[in-house]
Amino acid sequence: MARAVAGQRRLQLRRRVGRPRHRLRDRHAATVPDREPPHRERAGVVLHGLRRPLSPSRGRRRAVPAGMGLPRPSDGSESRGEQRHPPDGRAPRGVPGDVCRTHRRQIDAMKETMRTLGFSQDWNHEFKTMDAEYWGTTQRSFVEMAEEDLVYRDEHPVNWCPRCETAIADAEVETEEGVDGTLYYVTFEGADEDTDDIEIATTRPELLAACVSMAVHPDDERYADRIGDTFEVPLFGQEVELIADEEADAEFGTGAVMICTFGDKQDVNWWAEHDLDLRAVITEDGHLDETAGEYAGLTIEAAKEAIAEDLDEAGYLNDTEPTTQNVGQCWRCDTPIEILSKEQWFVEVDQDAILESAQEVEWIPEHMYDRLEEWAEGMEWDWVISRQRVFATPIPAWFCEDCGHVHVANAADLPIEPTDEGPDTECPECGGTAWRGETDVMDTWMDSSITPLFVRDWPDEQFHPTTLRPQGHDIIRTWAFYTLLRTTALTDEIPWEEVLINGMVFGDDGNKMSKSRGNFVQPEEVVEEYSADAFRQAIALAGKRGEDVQFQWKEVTSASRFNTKLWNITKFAAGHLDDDREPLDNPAYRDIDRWILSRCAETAESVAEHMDDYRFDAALQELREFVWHDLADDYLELIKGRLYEGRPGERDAARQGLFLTLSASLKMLAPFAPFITEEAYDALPSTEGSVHGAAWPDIDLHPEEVEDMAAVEAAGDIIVDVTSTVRGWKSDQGMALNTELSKVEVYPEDAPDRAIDTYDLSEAVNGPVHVREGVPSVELVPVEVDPDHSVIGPEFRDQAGAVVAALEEMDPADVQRQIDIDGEVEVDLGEEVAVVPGDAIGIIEEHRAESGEEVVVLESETATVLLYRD
RNA sequence: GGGUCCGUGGUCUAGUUGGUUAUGACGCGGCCUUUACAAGGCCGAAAUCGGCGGUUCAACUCCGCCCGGGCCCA
Repeated sequence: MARAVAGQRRLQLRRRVGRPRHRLRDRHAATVPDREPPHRERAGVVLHGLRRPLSPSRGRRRAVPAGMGLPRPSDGSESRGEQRHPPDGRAPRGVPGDVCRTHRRQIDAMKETMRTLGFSQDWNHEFKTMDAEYWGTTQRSFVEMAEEDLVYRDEHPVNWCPRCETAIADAEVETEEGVDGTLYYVTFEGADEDTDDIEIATTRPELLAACVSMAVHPDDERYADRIGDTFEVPLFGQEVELIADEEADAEFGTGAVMICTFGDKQDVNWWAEHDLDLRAVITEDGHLDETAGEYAGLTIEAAKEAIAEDLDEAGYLNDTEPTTQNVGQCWRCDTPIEILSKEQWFVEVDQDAILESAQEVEWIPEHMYDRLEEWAEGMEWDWVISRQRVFATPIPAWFCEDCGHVHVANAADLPIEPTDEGPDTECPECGGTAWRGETDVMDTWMDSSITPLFVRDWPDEQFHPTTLRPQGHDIIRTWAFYTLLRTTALTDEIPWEEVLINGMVFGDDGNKMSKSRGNFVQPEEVVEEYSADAFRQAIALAGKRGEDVQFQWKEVTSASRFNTKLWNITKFAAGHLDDDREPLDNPAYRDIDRWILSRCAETAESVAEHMDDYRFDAALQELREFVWHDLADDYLELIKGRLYEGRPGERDAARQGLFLTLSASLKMLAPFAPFITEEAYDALPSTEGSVHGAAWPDIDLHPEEVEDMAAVEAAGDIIVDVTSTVRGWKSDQGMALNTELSKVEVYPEDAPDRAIDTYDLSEAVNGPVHVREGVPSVELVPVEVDPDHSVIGPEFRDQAGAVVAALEEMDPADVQRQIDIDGEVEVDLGEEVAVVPGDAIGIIEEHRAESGEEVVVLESETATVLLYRD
């Protein structure tokens, strides 16, 4: 029932709050975070739920720009917009209505989730990569880079997904490890009588038709005198030459491999280095072409089988054995990729420039830079950016129908749809006026990689780096890498000052979330059962920066309990405050008021530091600790006496302390629990506006109070400690908490420099409290020797262990006596006697009531407490 | 194979510069209706800090090796 009520509250709240905005202290007022177009749903959003609203934002003008990209199908299914464009002829460009609607629906759903989770977004600055304004900017970036020859068109081997039927970049190829395959041992006959046969091993017999050479390692003695021999490719008949190359692996198979155009990147390297022929055999849709003769038209899989069978029949296949291999796959549909030589658009990759920029950026955590570096240094090919798809940013270029000259659009004409409009100019090569618009579109990372530029209104405004890029470590090689590349190339600036890398969200069982494991959790599910606030806290608490976070239901549970506690505290406070309460200039604070205000100020400082360092887990941990223990358990209990029965002046001071600390707590908790804090803040009398618009708490104490704050804090600590000790004792005794005591005597271990205020303490323990100095009139018994290792260690070095052991064995009373009399202790080590200075030894003492006396002696952390009954 | 991060009660986790009774949460056991809160309070059980070796008077903490796991790359 309570939960249902909370649910209703949430609903009302959402309507009323509208757009929550959180602002950290003023110094963050000028931060403009970069913002991604979120494509991925589910788990990704979970983390976004954490970091986005917590990202300090610039306040009114432009908070976190709400970017929206094209949702990508992750399950391999195709909507019409994801289809390949017709290979020839005009593409049906312009987004078809139903595709548009589908995407809009997906985006709306995503936005709804973001709102449900309380993302702090500036919806006034929402952008969609498919809006003309955005893709116009993407085209602009293309044109500018083309002018610098950083974008060019060329024929080059590229990764090709035969299912998507498009080129894809290296970054879009994922390696599937340990895939089962078959290794075929195939005989190649010598091209003439004098040449002996040679045996190669391959996992891809279907590429025999594309075989252009064979390679062995130069040091491989088996083939030492055979380099340069020519062989005939079985079934297909072309003659190929055996070459020597260091890269050939003598350990693999027979040590001899066939080189095809192209089986893998190694083939490409050999092909280029040894100036080999190009025999393409795989079609764009994953079949064999005419080069394969009778096998033309077969799929790769079917061809593999048919060719292996025919090899066997013709006596070329000597053996097969099972093997495991690593296979490059399309990251969208997991289809094994092929390498085809195609004319495409490329972006030049300048590793040095990118790494130079990357080093200027602050990486949080630092080691995430290493991943980028490793990726950048391993890059062999330029970035292929053209995609043979329908639905993405059009490449603004045309081909001259007469001479084939490529013409890139002028910046002034953007955004432009080249299949709808011509360039309105003559071909500079041949004077022709017939143009064919480019039907290829750009890699979606071409638009994602200019988010900081778009957010900064580039190119209309001069570019200044954005302050922060939050992103996952899974897309360092794409989003971070490409953004660095593009911003560096276009503006010669770094894209952002800091890049905060967050981990992935794992399921409750510690594994990656997946449907098959059944550990999948949708944010909506958690919100439904608990609340968005609980969800956000669970996520915030789960992960250190940069590390993967494990979603845990138990954290949701405890967060939910905390929220309840917070609500109860607010309810209590609201009952004691009213709207026309005037803030007092100089309230009659008691020690405990000053104590909680001081604790609150400390907490605000420390939490702000954690937030600045993006340590949301530590920030929330500390806040909870403060609210639950200091504020609720200690302070609230101690001021109840004044609130219920205090004289007006006394009561008002307590009210003010309560109001200040609770409202400060709500402000600080607002990023973690935006809904309940807003509601609570609203329910708290004499607050104004939204908690999300409130400044970071600044606890202001009077100068004269600050002066002896250390003593006040010490006094407060004693008051709190004694209260909980006495109450704990009552609980142990099975007594009611309000059981009256006739007298309580407190003997502080370290007496503060000022008198301890016993007013609230008396109320809280239900008995008159007297703070005494010196030793209580009860027996003080030394019970334990406590040697100080940090003093004895350096002093006695290798004998320290023996000294400590001996000390602990000694009679505490005897040790005490020696310290009192001599200021040092003689310790018998058997062979010799060590003399230990008294200040290196602590004596733990306990007070014991003298027999017959009606007194209870309690030892607390800070004091000895004597309780008298009757 | 290379790189990187990690390994603390049943589970998840805190632990700055070596000296702590090794933190908290969830769960578990017991007790308690005290006027914000039983979605609470109090108490308790439960950890040879992955293993081995080294440095040191002293190691969860530093070093080396090993084992196990995650991620990235080849």
